[in-house]
Amino acid sequence: MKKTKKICPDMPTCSVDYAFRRIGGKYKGRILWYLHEHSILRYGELGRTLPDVTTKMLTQTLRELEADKLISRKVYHEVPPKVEYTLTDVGQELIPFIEHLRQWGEKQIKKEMVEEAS
Amino acid sequence: MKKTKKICPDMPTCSVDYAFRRIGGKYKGRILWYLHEHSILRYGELGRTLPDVTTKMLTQTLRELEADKLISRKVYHEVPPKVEYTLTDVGQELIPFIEHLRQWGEKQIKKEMVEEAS
DNA sequence: CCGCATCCCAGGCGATACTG
DNA sequence: CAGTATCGCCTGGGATGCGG
Repeated sequence: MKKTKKICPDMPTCSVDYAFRRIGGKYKGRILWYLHEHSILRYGELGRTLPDVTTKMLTQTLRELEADKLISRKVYHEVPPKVEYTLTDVGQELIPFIEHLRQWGEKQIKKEMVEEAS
Repeated sequence: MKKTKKICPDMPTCSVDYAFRRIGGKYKGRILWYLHEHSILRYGELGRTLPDVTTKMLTQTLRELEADKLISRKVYHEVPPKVEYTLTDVGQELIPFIEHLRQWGEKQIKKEMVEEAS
């Protein structure tokens, strides 16, 4: 199976692989989706929207999305501090995909509930 | 942040979360995509198509996709054995979105190459 | 309010060997 | 050919506490 192991594991093997690395993980999809729904969200608002996230994971995930230029981060140097997150144009391009995925998920959830009531 | 911890971690928090759990992981997206491109693929063909997968991960991932009813598995009881994998109807529904994602990925890769030639 | 630092754990993932 | 079985790493992710 493993033929020559001349593989650089940091290089995506194809464009599907590339894309999934950018939106994979536990929170990235939801963050992009919530940012689309609300246009602008502050750090704390995002944290409250994701009921299971810790500050570490929230910060880490936001930094990764920012490095991949899917979201942008605007800092207000005031007291108390304030940081706003928005989708970039590139991030916007992913929304149709996530929207359809969300609809698919809703359909499957409903289908499962019917089956459980067997 | 963590308010009451009355969270069942196995319950998806929303439909986006639900969907990402089913297509997340390192190989699921690519497997679905390759199955769409080739209609039918045998176990060994899938392994050769994913240059970095081990038999353990391939089998495990295929079983998860089968349990979620995104792919179906057909066993031929012959010698040598033969197993064919295909997309189910539900799995087919995900293809437009993976296709969209793949195109987006291709565009980004090209964009990055231009930037590197700065 | 928005984080960063630290410690820690589970499980996703990998390598290798073996089987019907 | 199409998997199982073991073992073990390693990193994604969680809990807690501090800092500007």
